[in-house]
Amino acid sequence: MATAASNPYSLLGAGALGPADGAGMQQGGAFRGPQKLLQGEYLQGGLHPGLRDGGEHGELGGHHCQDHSDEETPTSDELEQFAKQFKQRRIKLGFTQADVGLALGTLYGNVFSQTTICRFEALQLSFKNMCKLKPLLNKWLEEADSSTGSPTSIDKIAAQGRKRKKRTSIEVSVKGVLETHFLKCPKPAAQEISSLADSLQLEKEVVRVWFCNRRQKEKRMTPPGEQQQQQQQHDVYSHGVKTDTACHDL
DNA sequence: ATGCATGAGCC
DNA sequence: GCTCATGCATA
Repeated sequence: MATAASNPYSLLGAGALGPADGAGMQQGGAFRGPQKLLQGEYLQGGLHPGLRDGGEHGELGGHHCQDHSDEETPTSDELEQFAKQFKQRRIKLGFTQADVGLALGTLYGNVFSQTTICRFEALQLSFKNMCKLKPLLNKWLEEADSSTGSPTSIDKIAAQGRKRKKRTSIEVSVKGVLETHFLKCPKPAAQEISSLADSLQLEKEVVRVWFCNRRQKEKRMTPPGEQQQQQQQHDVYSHGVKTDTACHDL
């Protein structure tokens, strides 16, 4: 599928939003078909939300409370449903992803970038992250469609002056090599990263970050491998007990 | 829409 | 140094 055709929008750095431009044009094309997602699980730090849990639970602190007033841990399906709806409503109302992110800031104090909104809609965040953002976006949605024509004030956030490293573009061939290594060993040791970086003519830091991002990608609700129809096996790699996959190859 | 990057916590 | 949430910059 075409990942992205040609995006004619020229964004500014700090996410400056135009008056009403490109309301619905930024989702021009790239779209993943309706796929069934069957979230595996991940235990990070010991907590993990019950995915397909229609029941009531969700306390992960130590207290026990039976009354669930309003919030419950949504299931993967619910999140998928919501994300879909959200996107439709948003477009219908004529807002860009950037608009929403900014609105969240003016409404609740949490500003988000176009990127985050986009990833939410595409389910490209971790399950936990999705759960956290859902309430906020839900509130915005209510606000947005209830207020028929409120002249929402648009704020301009001050740009930050941070020296950010220029994004290094890794060649496709090199990416292929990295990908291969990742499949063999998703978590290479520091030394291994060094030698790998050396042979690929890349900075060690770049390689290290690449692996970090690659791992993170693996944990999203919508994994890279676009099909996951009826896979029942959980856990992609190191999991449960100390199944340390020692990968030494030097 | 997505790739590479930053930074806060945790160990 | 890793994970995790998040975003600038770019394709």
